[in-house]
Amino acid sequence: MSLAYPLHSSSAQHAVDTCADAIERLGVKMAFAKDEEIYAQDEEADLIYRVVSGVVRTSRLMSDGRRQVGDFYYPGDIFGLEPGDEHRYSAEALTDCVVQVLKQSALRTQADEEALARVVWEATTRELERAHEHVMLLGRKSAFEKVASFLSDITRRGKGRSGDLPMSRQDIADYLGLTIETVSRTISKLQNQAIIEFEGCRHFKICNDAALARLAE
Amino acid sequence: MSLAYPLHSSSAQHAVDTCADAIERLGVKMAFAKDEEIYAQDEEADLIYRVVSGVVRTSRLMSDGRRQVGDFYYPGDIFGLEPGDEHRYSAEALTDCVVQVLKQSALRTQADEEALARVVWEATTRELERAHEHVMLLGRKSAFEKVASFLSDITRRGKGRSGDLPMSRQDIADYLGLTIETVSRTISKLQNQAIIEFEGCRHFKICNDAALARLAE
DNA sequence: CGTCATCTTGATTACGCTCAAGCTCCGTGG
DNA sequence: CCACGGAGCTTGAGCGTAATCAAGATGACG
Repeated sequence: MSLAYPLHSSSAQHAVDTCADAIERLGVKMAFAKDEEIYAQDEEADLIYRVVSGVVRTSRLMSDGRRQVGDFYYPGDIFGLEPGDEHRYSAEALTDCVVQVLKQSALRTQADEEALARVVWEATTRELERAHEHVMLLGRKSAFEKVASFLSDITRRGKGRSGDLPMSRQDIADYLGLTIETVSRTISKLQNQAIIEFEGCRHFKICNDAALARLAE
Repeated sequence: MSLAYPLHSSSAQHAVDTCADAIERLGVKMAFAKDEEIYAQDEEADLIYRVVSGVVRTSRLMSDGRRQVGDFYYPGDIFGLEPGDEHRYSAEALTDCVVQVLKQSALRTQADEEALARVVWEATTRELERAHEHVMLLGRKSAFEKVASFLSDITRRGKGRSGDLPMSRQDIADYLGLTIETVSRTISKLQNQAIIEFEGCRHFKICNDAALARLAE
């Protein structure tokens, strides 16, 4: 059962990104409930998405059920850009969220196309940059360093709500190439060392910024 | 001591890619000796490169010396495209090789710029696709699966010279997020199971294609 | 033919996984 | 308002895969 539905474009909405762009002007707003699928692995990929509010997760399943989380997307982030014409990762709403969707073929004017092209290029570029970081993290970092990098990174991304973890331990584990137990234990160790402090399992603050940065490299 | 030197553009050269493009027409050919650096990590990134002959490796070092290999590039492949204005990975000649180099700012005509833009877009797209595969491999595959995936992939890429490994065990290890010993042991196991067969440590053939594909998923 | 780098193999260690049990937090309903 | 229940998180014990340390084997090159 899908809760997704289009919202009227003129609905009151605080600006989440600094400058208006093609997606802002032309995209259709859709709401998704927590855990709802936004698009599926192997689904045709001709739409472009931007997070308006909430958080989105992309992930990929192997045939035996092993899962790799690709990335997490925060308000203002573009996602759904994928090379081929089929999605290699699926996207799900991590929290209730509103996403603005734009069909590339729906563009009318030359100016719109150019504006979109620029946005798409920047987003792709950013995606590649993050994928490269992810490769480094997965290939050559220890569990300790992975978790430290993750917490450090997530603090930077979730501006305003810094210190909030909208994702479960399982999501974190599948992003870092670890198990939930290892993630949990590692977080506990980081607390014992007074580098971070959790209040409940979904919110933390950084106590020793330098130490965390050193671990994250 | 650098052995790199520009070659005359009209030098006899067998076509390695099917269609002429902006880099083909406008790029400057450079030769690099085995193990020579093509560009460094943190170097300014405004050039575009294409392999003409030989094989190129990109890699990234952590401050303590751990290395992650980004990818291997074969004749026809474009590399050196990186999001920011600084390279996050360095590039080295894995074998003696010839590379065609193009400075983006050197373009004269509108047509050239458009042609290059298309080439750059396709290359970036491909890069992202491969990075996503790499993330999956590093995050969720066992050593056995990693090595099988690698051999399977390298067979597909090195057309013509299928079965040749131009890279060392250390390069493979750093690409797969393993150690040389594990790579070596895993290759031995694959041989014991009659899935592959090596003649010398740099050349192999696949005996059981289906089994290899199954492991690689 | 000798030397050195690279690769393979072996023995041991350790990091992270698995399996298993409690605990915490929250929503739900009495 | 508190008791119950269940999902998600934490912690523990033991295990397994891959890393580390250490010899040898192979192969390339002078």
